[in-house]
Amino acid sequence: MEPMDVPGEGRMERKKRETRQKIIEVAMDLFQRQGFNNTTMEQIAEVADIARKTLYNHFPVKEAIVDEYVKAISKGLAKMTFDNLQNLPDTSTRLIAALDKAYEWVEINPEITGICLGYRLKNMFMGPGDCSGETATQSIMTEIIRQGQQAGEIRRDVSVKLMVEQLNISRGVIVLNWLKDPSRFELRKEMAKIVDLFIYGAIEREELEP
Amino acid sequence: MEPMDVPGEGRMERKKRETRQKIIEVAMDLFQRQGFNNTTMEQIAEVADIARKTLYNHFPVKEAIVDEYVKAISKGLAKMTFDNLQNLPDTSTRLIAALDKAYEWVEINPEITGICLGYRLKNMFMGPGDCSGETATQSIMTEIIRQGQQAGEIRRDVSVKLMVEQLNISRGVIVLNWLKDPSRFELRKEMAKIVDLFIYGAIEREELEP
DNA sequence: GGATATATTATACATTGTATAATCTTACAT
DNA sequence: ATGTAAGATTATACAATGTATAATATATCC
Repeated sequence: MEPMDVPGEGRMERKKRETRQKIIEVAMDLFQRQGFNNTTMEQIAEVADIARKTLYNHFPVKEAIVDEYVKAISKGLAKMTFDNLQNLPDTSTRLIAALDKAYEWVEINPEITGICLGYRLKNMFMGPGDCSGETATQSIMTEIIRQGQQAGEIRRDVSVKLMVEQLNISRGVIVLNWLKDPSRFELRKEMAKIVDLFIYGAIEREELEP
Repeated sequence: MEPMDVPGEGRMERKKRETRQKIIEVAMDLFQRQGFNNTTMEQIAEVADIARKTLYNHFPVKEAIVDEYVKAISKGLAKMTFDNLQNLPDTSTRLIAALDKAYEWVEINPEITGICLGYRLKNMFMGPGDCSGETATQSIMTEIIRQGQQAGEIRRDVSVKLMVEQLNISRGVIVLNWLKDPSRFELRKEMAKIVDLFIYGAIEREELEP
């Protein structure tokens, strides 16, 4: 999260990026200490020592701060995860492994996760058509599915994009259900169920080898 | 939508229900004429001739009005739909038929649909744990899946509740994607794809009869 | 009729998010 | 270097949301 140097960057762009970073630092600290709902944009602006309007220039709503923070975290995790996946035998296993990694973090940061997921879902619908903002986890899933297709394991008559979108929303719902009542079920087990349902479908399969 | 009589109901309960109905009528009319975003709670209260606070007592947020309206519509449609399903041969066909019926209405009322879906999704997550508010379409889907299980067509190792939840969210996403750019694809075709993906999964099936 | 519960109301308030125009800083070309 | 254009920050004002509190009206029940 440090404001490290970026080569082709003027003073202006750098300063803007620095205040952006500062906002995120300050805000996340306040969120952790007093909770998300008890922290106002006013307060964030004050602690970050900028005008409220400047804060709104960077982040149109409070949730957007959390979103950007989580994106960075997620990006870091993804890099670590991806290499380990190649050893695994099939698509199902790879998907579960990829998601498990992400959920270690989720389990530790439930509130942030909830805020972030809610915001992303809302944006997926109401937001503008910028589907550009792909999550790191999403691009990993895309890669896994594509590999599965090439290996002849995953069907080709449905686009990768659609499948990833569906799987992504499915896992979102599961996480949010878990957040509402963590004691009710184990996140990983539920996740494995979802992946299985996604891959094999709802149809009853006849056992080929009894 | 008329305030028809309900047998065991006192004057007080009736009056409350009547103002509730009036709010919905007035609000929906305003929404249709000037758009959802251009209509304020203030204005709704004024036209309905009640205090703003009373309005908030009935509906905590503007979206809730739309939600209740749509619930009523949906209930009406569901009743008409259900009987026709029994003639259809399998789960897949039944699901597609049930959803197609609902989407006739969706295609005519895109704005309302968008508001309503966004609200429901937000509530599914952030809202309180009252999963009681089951949609009419959801209960139809529940019934279809259950029948499928009994016929040995649908797997039994995953709960009906989970499957309906997943399918429901899937169709929600599809509709919202369609709303963002109706010209991009046909809603029904996309819906059939989703149902197929839900039933048969993402796995590549070997053709048994070539 | 009077006590009690509930719906409605008036009022005030903190917060959100937007709009406008002024001010300051950087970038760039002459 | 200097003036100008672009863009970032700011002060200020505003409409609207959603909540809290206490007062008032209305219905219900004994």
